[in-house]
Amino acid sequence: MLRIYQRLYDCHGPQHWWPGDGPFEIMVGAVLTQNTAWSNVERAIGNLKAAGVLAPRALATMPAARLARLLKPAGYFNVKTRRLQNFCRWYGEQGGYESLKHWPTRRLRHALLSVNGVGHETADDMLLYAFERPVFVIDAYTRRLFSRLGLADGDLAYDALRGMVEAALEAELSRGGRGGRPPGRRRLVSLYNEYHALIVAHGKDVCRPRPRCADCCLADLCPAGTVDQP
DNA sequence: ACCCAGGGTCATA
DNA sequence: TATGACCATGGG
Repeated sequence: MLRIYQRLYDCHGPQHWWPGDGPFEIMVGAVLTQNTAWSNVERAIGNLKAAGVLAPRALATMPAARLARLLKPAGYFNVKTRRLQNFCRWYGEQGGYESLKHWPTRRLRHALLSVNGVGHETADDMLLYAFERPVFVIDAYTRRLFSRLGLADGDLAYDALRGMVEAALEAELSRGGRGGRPPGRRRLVSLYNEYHALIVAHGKDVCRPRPRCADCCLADLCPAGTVDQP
């Protein structure tokens, strides 16, 4: 797993995720980017900023019709209006970031998942990128990549796949580190952060749904027959 | 014209 | 548990 990471890093370079000004903006982005290109999300966030409503209270209480207009460029604007307001109401009820940041990761994930509109990936985006918890985010790109490399069954349940990847990376870091010592939290957070960003960059670049990985920088690691030949 | 994007929910069997 | 329909804009 670490070998794959190194290859992706050498191939695509540092990615500097997550674009967003502070934890709350990151969480808003996590909801808006559901099945949506990030460039479209940036426009919607720009609209929210320009309107001066990029804050939990303002988003939670503003008229849905107005919010929907601002979210239009992000697509699914009616669905996302409902989801974002659900989330912001919950966020305010729990006392905001200053309160939530003290919660243990398991409890925080469970609570996030209880919000209608926040699923596994969105919750884990928030946990990793906003709360800096050591959580490996699984998305469609990740499934596709590890599946094509023959490292994981592509249709494993979300938490099963996440647990597998986390366990593998922790084990490899322990073996690599002096004295077989387990990796620290900050080390894991920065690795998971950059790894997920690299997988997305790689997915956008060459590792598309239709396999045409002829000049993919991981092509030599794929089992024969899983990628198109040049 | 077609494919795809940093998913999730709900109804149905 | 496991499918399928649905949501909607914008870039290549």
